[in-house]
Amino acid sequence: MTNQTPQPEETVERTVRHAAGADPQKRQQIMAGAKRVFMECGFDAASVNDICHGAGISKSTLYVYFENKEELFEAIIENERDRLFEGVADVLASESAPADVLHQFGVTIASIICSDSVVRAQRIIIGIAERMPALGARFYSGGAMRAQTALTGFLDRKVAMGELAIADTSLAAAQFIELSTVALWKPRLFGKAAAPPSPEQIDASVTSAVALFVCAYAPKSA
Amino acid sequence: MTNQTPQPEETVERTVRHAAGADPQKRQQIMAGAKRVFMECGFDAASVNDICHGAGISKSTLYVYFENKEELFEAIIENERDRLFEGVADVLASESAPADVLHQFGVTIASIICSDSVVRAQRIIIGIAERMPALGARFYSGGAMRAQTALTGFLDRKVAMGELAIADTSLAAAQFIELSTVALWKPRLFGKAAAPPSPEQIDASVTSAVALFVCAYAPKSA
Amino acid sequence: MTNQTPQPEETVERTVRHAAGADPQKRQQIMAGAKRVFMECGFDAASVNDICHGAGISKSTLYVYFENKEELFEAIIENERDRLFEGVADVLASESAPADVLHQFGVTIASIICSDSVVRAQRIIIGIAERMPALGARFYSGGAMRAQTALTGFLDRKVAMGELAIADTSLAAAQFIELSTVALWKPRLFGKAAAPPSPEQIDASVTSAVALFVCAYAPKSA
Amino acid sequence: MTNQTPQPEETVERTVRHAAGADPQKRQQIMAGAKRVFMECGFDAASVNDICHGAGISKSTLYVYFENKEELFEAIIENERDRLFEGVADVLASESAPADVLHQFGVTIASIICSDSVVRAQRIIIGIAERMPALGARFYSGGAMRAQTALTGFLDRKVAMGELAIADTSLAAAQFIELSTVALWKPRLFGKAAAPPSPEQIDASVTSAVALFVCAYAPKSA
DNA sequence: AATGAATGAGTGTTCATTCAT
DNA sequence: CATGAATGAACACTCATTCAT
Repeated sequence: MTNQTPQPEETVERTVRHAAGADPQKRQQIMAGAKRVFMECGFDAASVNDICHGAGISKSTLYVYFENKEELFEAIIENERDRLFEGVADVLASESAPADVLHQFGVTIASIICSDSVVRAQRIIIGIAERMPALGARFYSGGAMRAQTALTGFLDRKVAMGELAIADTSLAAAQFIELSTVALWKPRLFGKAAAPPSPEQIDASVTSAVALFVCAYAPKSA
Repeated sequence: MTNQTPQPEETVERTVRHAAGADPQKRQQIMAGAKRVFMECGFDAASVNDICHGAGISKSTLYVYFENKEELFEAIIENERDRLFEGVADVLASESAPADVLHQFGVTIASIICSDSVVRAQRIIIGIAERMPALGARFYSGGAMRAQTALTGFLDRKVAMGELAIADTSLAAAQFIELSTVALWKPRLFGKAAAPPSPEQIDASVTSAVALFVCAYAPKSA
Repeated sequence: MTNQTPQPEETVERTVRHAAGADPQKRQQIMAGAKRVFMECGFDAASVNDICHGAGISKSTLYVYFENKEELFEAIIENERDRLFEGVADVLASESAPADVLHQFGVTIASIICSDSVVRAQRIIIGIAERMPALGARFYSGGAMRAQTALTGFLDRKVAMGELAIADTSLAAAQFIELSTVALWKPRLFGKAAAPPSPEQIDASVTSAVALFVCAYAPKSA
Repeated sequence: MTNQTPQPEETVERTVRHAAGADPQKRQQIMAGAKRVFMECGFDAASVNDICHGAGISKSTLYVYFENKEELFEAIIENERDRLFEGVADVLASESAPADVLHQFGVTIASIICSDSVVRAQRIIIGIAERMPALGARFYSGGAMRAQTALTGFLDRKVAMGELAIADTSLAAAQFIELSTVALWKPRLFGKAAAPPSPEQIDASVTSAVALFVCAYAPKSA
């Protein structure tokens, strides 16, 4: 009684599989405009109307370049992901003492992770992680996780050089990052801290983080 | 796009207007039903229809007890907030060695914070923190923050007793909690880890956390 | 990359299953209005907007009473189906000579089957029979087929009484109906005949039909 | 709602406007591709996108060769119309006894008329006969009607030869065709019979049709 | 106090068609 | 001649909310 459609065939392919929306420049323009709207409103509250208006295109054009709202959103996130933590590993190349390098790394990453734009993006991703867990996972792996991987490599080198004594460098890296944003990131994420932390606040957190880290992982002097 | 204004503090008038027609028992019934739907769908995706159906009431009745969907959601969260971390401070009353107490506390809080229900709630709160920052702030203060406060008190006592040497106990408490969920909570939040961590995983994180903590904050033996 | 939604649960039932739209009077009003629009435009070309406007209700109200456009259409057809050939069997109760009864039956059914409203309905049903074959089947069974069944009964009686000699009364009934609308129904269906056939045209077709029928199925006089 | 006006006869201007930029081979290619899509989806459900994709051309090119979707459809139908009943008249040239010839003719035409492709085409034509009655009329005239005309000619010859006695040969031809598909075509059209009738079913219908026909129209032996 | 019935404004998506190149 | 790119209008459908009873 309800739905009697047989549709066994569906032979006619229903659309060109979006290899069509070729012009990469326009695609970028759309993504740029859409990003602004998404970041301002979140995924659900950003209407396709708003997005198109914000990107200066018609709704139909949007659907030439992207299959649907979700795909557009994913494309934006995938694009943004890597950019966020881009230069973060550079400071690890420094030849300074490990404690100093760690300090600078901690400050850098805490600044990024607590910045307005990153927090906003994280909120949106987390908010739809229930519905799009793969996207969230990729965002995490490609973003925060990448910084952690870089740090792990740094720690490995220092361990090899005898400057640090760490059993599980991967865990240690995660610990250091977590410590660097202690009492900074969570309040940001939940909206308790309306503005990014001041350099002084960051410095305090990171200084304490380095202290703990060095205390725990400095090589035992014979 | 819908509501971004940070609520101009009309608490009194609001309460009066709606507490009026209110059998508190029915109010609880509605909140219980609505909670299930919100937790399952998220804020935006939970339709008022679903909520009413889930609570066994008519839409009109809902609007007798709550001004709108947002207010209902806030009421639920305010109600739930304290329950989540309820028994967490109990283990701090133990007379065991600080390291053992900390270990048990870390395991307890990591288990809670990474559980399905808590992660789900956090995702929803974080997802709308942009639109309802006050709610997010209160959720954070009343939830995770309360555990941190309890731990701070514990540390204060131990410092007074000379069993620990900590300059900033509040910071130290935050550090310990953060360390206990290292590599556990974030993957959960972002959807990378689909299931709560195993007891073994938790134990490993917490053990390392306690080690760092003791190393850094154990009193210098004269 | 495309769709990563897991949705294993869907526990929250998404809507009341339309036992809701109870008021049968309003339901009838909607169906009456919608029928007019459907008959005028066909299924695809009748927009839900038009339908609502034609029925004097809002779109939302429509969806309280019917799950979707298809269900509304089906309800209308199911409702109409039986009405179309309602009184057609009555003439078969007559005590007149079989040839006379057949003639009157033929005229009646040809008039109905070639009428504007029936042809219009048939066109629409046939047009979507590919997509909704079950509906088409039920329409046919409950409509034209019912007349055929009634006629079969009549023929059975006459055979029993020795007034006709028919091996397969069911086939004979179908033949008679088909013959009665020869050169009348098909042109109507395909749009070649813009108006229903005149009584004279019908009479001619039916007269010839009766002649053939009697010639073939009259009992062999000993 | 879209187009109900019965086309104010602008045939000349239209032809000129479009026959202009027209490589007839490409036109055929387009029609071939579009036919497949139309037959599979129906008129309304076949999107111009699908059609162009199916024909391997761009949308703009389509509109060079055809004024719009309707005109394309009409061109296809006009083209197909005659092909459907192409060889049907051949069997009428046989020198066998009239009854045998009629039987073979009946089987041939019933097979064609109940075939998947013909039923599908008929459904589509009938479905839009309300909107494009002229097309339906031409389809009927050029298709089924042509078979009937051929049969009329055959009957005329047999009457002239004294092998049959028929007052209205045109009516008789229509009657025979109708009888040959009794209980076969209508169920197909309405979707009650999902598959074409078996040869046995067809034979039964046609055999009975010939019997009635011969009984009614055989010359009275003196 | 409680509700069944109703809605206007909005959702994401697709349509047939056109125009600059 | 042919097209890639673009669009406004329309699509079926859902939303949070209100009001007469």
